[in-house]
Amino acid sequence: MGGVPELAEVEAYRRLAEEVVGRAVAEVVAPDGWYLKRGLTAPVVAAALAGRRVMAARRIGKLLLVETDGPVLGLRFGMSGRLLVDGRAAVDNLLYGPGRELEKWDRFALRFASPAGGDLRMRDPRRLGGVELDPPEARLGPDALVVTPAALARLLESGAPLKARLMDQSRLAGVGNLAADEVLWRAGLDPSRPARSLTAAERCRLHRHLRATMADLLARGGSHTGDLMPHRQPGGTCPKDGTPLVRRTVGGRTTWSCPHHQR
DNA sequence: ATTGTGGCCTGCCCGC
DNA sequence: TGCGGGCAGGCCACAA
Repeated sequence: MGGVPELAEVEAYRRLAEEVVGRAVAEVVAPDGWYLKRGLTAPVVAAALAGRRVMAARRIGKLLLVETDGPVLGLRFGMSGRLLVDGRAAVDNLLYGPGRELEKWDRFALRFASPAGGDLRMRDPRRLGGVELDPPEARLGPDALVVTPAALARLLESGAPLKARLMDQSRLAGVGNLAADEVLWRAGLDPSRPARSLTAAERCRLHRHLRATMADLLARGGSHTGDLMPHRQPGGTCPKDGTPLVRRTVGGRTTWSCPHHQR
């Protein structure tokens, strides 16, 4: 496991976080003020969570929600953030992360009271993730694992590139750059197609491949386990038909696709 | 309102 | 061997 923190990785983090359900917060460690978002400060988050008990661990897209009997703690992992519980990680290493482990990369932690003890830590070398209290969940679209055909059809009512639309977290939550390329490659759709140019049959095909791909990446253990991934590099060829892959920028992101079968 | 762009952040890799 | 530039991508502020 270990691509970038997309839906598959964050779901693994969520399962790990479930191990702290029932524990009470003894101490909040927030050494990096920059990591606290939306005006949150170390004293505020410490006061809000001290003594609170963890009730559940939920996930919407790439956002991990740690519910307490007080506020909800929202954790975002950027592209290099990982979760550690009692010193153990759900993900060994991330694709674009360092190969080392340094405690100086711990940006935020909850330490739990005895008898359970232990801690929950966010380790993020590049500091692109962040922590917030009571994150506005309504700003996220439906989770990509469970999105309905009707909801997908609605978010495709746009002239924006198909890929940009799939990656817009406010409309569909959980699809990152690697998963987007994999989904569109499997579905045989050109990432730069205007979203609303899809026919009904293509929308149906996209929906099927979207949910299946997200479930597949989750089962395989990460956003980097797609069939396209090993070929997503200079000189790479399409594993379906052998056509040289094309690299370009779509929706502001590096995009690899097959010019032959993705139409 | 919608869509596109740039910058944040840091570690790694390549070429000199 | 060291150094600098380019690159990776989730997310947000900002511009058009």
